[in-house]
Amino acid sequence: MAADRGADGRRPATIKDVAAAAGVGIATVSRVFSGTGSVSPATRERVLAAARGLDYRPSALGRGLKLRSSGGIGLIVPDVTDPFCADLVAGVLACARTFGEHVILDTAHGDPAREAEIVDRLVEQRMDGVIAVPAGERAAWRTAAGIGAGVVFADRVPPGVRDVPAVLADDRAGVRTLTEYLVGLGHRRIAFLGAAPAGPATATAAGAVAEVRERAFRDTLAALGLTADEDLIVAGRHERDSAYAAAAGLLQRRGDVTAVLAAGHLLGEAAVLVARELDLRVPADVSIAMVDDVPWAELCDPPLTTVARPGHDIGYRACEVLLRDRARRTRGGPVLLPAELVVRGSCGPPRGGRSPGRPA
Amino acid sequence: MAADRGADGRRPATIKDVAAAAGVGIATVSRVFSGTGSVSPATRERVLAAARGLDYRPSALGRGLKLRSSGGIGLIVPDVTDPFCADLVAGVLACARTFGEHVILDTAHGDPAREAEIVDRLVEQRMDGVIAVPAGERAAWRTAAGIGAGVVFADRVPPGVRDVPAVLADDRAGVRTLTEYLVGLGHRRIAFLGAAPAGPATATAAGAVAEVRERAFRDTLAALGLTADEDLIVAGRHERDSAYAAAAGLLQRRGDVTAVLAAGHLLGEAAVLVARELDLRVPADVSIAMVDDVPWAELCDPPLTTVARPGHDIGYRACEVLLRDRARRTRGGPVLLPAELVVRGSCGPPRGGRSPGRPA
DNA sequence: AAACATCATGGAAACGTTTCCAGAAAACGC
DNA sequence: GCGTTTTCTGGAAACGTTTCCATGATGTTT
Repeated sequence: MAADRGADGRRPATIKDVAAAAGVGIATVSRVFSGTGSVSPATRERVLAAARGLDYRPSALGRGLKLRSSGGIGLIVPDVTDPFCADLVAGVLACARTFGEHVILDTAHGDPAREAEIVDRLVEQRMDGVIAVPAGERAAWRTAAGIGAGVVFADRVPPGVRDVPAVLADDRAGVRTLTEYLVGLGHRRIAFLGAAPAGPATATAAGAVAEVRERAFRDTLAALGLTADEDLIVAGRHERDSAYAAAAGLLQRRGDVTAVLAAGHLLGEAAVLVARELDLRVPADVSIAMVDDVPWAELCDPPLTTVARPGHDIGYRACEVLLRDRARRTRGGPVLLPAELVVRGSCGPPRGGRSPGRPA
Repeated sequence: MAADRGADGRRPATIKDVAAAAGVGIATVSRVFSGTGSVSPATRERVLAAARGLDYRPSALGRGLKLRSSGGIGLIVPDVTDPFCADLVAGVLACARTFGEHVILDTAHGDPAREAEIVDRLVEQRMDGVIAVPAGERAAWRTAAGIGAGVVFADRVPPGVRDVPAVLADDRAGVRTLTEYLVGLGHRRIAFLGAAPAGPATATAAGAVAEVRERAFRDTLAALGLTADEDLIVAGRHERDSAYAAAAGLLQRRGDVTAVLAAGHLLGEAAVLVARELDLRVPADVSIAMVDDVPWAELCDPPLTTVARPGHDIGYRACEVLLRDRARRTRGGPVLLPAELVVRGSCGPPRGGRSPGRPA
């Protein structure tokens, strides 16, 4: 039959070709490859040999159609280029591999519309599940979650969504730790360089994260009996130019701040750059600490004190939750992973006496 | 028919359900969704309405089976966590999106066996094509390239493979530029911190890249009438510990080097760290330049002079070559993308007179 | 040796599409 | 108005699997 199949033939060999070549039924070939049912060793060997000869690869499409699932998971992140996201992706990949599932990756760049498109596509692909670092609002995910496959959020959750499992870093604790650390060093005029929501919609997942961090900062100060100076709490969009502008504005306006807590690596980067620009020595003139332990934190001079959010673990766990704990998925609240303080050289005791407005 | 289909019904609606609901044949529904053939506006509207009511999403598996392709591409990189790879991935994603194809991503971590496994999986998935930053040797890709879908290499090529299209950075020119730049500043004792192949097999793609860079260094010196000091050409594996050891060995042994050319960002990182450790001022005591313009290069103090390899563009072009130029794919040699010199503050004129062996 | 469980096997019916083919209806030129 | 094209439509046959079911061949128990 079909002489144009297999090996270097035009079209790839199918299970039928293998069956014919081995002189068995297609059901038997299927059993050999899917491992189910029982086949005599002799037959199995014959089938395997035939398959080898024809260079047969079972088609995931055929199988997927029958099984009604593609055996893969979808992963949506804002941006692969961000070191935290990259870590997270690596974590998902590592876990997916242990389950033998493949991963379709796409980036939404914080755009809810784009995110919705991607979800649509994933649904069409009949993925076994979706892991997302969500951009969009609640509504978009309502519908998506309804569709067959499961959804797990990683790193953040659209505000108002409660019935979808999630794996998050303990941001609140992270910022608290950092704040306590700075206060412990003696700082009193600590600036908080936060992230403003990108668009007009304040109901984004990213916005919620920013809010949590800012609130954690305020709460921690309050708990320590200090009152936050509103003028020292500024927000730049999580974007290079905007972050830089915010940091520059802050440090020029208030020469008396002794420490800056940056709520994200782009903001931290801005702080470092601005400090260098203004000839402020770190940590002699200002201490700088930031959320996100990106690689450059260690290469900075001085190396930056940070709070490390476990991107890899978040990705890994999210994938586990999706694939392993399908059953008990909805139980309990989100999984919280600890954020760890990494002390390096960028923070020291405050040097009293920088007069307000000293740098021009 | 099938009351348990569609909307919030158990199983997702199929084309048949839509056809029934709209009172048309399934062929008509198919035509409406695939855009082929012609349907009267009235019928189209009726079908669309029915589909909306049932929340119908065409199954990519069914279509894929029929069309014998999944409409997606596979992407294999060594490690998403590497900034260059991340850029490359972003480039592929950006291009794939314009073609409406999705991307299955996996990481081989430089392990040819793992790479082969991934390729197998991608073949099973009947991907439209594969883009790879290859780890493995020629043999593994021989077979893979034979299988239906096309393969395009990005960033590097397994030695000995000539008949597979590729998109590469012009490494030779990059290293030449950097070398000429250093020589132009007056340096004569320039160390080359290169990458040694990871395993015993020297026939890996990564090994070939390392070789090209080292040769480019030598050739450039020769072209400028200088002779390379073999003692100053060292190699660390592209891995943190090994790179650090190599850099430390070099700078301790030869206090007379005035410039270090690092052939990759991990090697550059090592150079920076070692220089700091040995209290060498950059660029006053040593100039440092490196291949790969990673984000931290700008945040270093002083910011590092680098050669930027266009990761994003490489990914984008590779994807274009795969999807657009299917026809004329094999024509001509690999596509070479220019690498650009980014001058920052880490290189200056040599300071004559550092006595050999000065730092302990 | 009869009755029975077990194993190995093949046929055939899904699974959800696309597409060829042919027929019906509508538009057209005279 | 009648052939003739053109547009629209539905039936049915793939596409490559898995799996239910039936069947014949073993092996096991009395």
